[in-house]
Amino acid sequence: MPNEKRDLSDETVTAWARLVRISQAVLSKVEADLKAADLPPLSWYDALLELERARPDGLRPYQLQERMLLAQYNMSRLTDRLAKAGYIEREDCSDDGRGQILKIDSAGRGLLQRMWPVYRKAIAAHFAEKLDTDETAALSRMLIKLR
Amino acid sequence: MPNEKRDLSDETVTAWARLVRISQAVLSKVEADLKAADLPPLSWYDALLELERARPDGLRPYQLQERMLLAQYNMSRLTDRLAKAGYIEREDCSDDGRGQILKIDSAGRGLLQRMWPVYRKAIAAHFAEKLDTDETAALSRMLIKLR
DNA sequence: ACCAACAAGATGCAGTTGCATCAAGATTGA
DNA sequence: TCAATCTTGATGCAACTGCATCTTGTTGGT
Repeated sequence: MPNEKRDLSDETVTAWARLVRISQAVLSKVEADLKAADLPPLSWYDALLELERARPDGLRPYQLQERMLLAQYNMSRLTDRLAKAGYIEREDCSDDGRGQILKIDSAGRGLLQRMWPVYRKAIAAHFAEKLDTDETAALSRMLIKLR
Repeated sequence: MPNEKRDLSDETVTAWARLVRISQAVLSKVEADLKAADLPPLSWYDALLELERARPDGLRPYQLQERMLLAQYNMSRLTDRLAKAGYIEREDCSDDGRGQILKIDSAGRGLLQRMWPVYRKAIAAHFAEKLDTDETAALSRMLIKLR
């Protein structure tokens, strides 16, 4: 059916398809490794890592949501789960009555530490081992252009 | 926290993070364009395209699910929706009593034709325009190594 | 000071996904 | 041939996501 090409070369369409399929496949493998180790999903790690980096000030939910490219309602729910699980604290925001400030707590830092070894091995196995240094740099460069 | 590096360089971790974030961001933009045109999600297109390519024999659900890297239960549900929407036909499989054969019908082909112009423009805008020919080829090459 | 517009965050509801499991049919091996 | 095992596909249930909308609070113009 894609033969009203107009302006996309076959190579371009193939590259697009590969980007979508392969990145999704690699990501699922990594998620599966986390799950196999009885650990929460990557989004928990990402959120906690951002909060760890933002120490000791913490982050507003909307800041976290920008960094993670999540929809607002998804961030609202993710912070719910993280707070319910005891990995973050939510403090009232003094300069904005609507807002809150999210801070990682010590349980959250513990989770990061438990997740990282598994995550690291998964990245190594499903990503890093398949590319040498130059290739990694090249991939990185191409991806940046897409941003 | 990632400072028990062990064997992953910063560049590797950065490249990994970019792969996950950027491919997801680009994909969402494309999905959003489809939705804005009142069209179904990409997975419908992918499934119908595979069935179009498999004409006139059609495909077994498990074959489609391998090509699309979907979980079995997700394929079962996707075919449900596609059939309910009238885009595919499910025939009994003569050589396997459990099985069925999925075939795209003319409404399905019509949907492919309506989706492709929107999809093509979205790929162009969010992907193709950001890379030249060499860069596209380079990205494609790196992705293949990840498979 | 006031009101309109806007931003932050939460939530009800419907649709989707993940997980576990099931039923029915194929395959195998003794 | 016939039971044990495996494969194909469906489904109940819980969790998650998307969408629309709401509440509460801030901001900017007059």
